[in-house]
Amino acid sequence: MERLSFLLKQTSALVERAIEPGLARAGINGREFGVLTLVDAEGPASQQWLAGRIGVDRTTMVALIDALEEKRLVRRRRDPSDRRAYLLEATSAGRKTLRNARKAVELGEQQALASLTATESATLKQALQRLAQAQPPGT
Amino acid sequence: MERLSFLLKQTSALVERAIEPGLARAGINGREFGVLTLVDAEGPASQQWLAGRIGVDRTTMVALIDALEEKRLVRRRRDPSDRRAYLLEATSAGRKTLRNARKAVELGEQQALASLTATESATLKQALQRLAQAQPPGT
DNA sequence: TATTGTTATACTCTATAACTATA
DNA sequence: TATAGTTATAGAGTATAACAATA
Repeated sequence: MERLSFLLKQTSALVERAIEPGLARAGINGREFGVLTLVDAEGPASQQWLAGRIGVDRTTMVALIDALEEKRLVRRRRDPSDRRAYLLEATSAGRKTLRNARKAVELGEQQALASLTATESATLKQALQRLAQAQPPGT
Repeated sequence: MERLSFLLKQTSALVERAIEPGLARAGINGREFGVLTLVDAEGPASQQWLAGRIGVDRTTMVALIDALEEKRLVRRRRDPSDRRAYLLEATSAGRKTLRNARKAVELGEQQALASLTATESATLKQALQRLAQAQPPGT
């Protein structure tokens, strides 16, 4: 029996490799896909809140948002109620990119899991979701 | 439904965090545990072969083996049949460390999976193993 | 000529400390 | 005084290029 920790790391890398080319065609990378998804689903939000959600420092979030803003996928608006903070939101181009990226990711994930039966694949997802729910978000 | 790629990355990090303290008590880190496991199970082996197995460059392997050798956990012997290469092998201290580390890892993994039922946990491992077997090693 | 291990070096990713503007 | 965002900088981890010893 191979170590669970190895298998998880390996599988995570496997799925990421399967997804990357599709995301690249959509014009973003995995990290940006994560941020864009979060901004679209739970925004408008501050950089610090986003940083907390994905578990990176707020200083790391700066360059990440810089890149997304330069591609016109997110917009920085000042929060009127606290002019130190931004309210980040997805642009319409950002939402369009997100739709394309999501399709690419779904396809990549399917390919990566191709050697599993439908039942195995579903059970895998269920177990991972159970574990994620048992953890506080952003960890 | 959260994205599978996110869940995998998150869970991998979760398990790694659960394991790290135990490994640290044994005197090694996750990467070293991987190399030591491989040397013990499939050695004696060359640095380049090991590098290929865990998917890093041979230049990266140098410092990794340096650290393990400095702790007297592995030994570099010249390969008599090819004096450019080493035959790396675990020392008895290395095997002892490995036994301790393995216990710590098993405990950490159990803790990380504590919120799953025994069935879920077993199915998770099975699915991950199926995926790993479908992939060439060292990827 | 090719290959193993090695070093120097550069690149990426990340966080810590210190700054600014606001609160 | 404290906080959001920013910058400079330093540390980890990694790979590429070039070298010595050996094949």
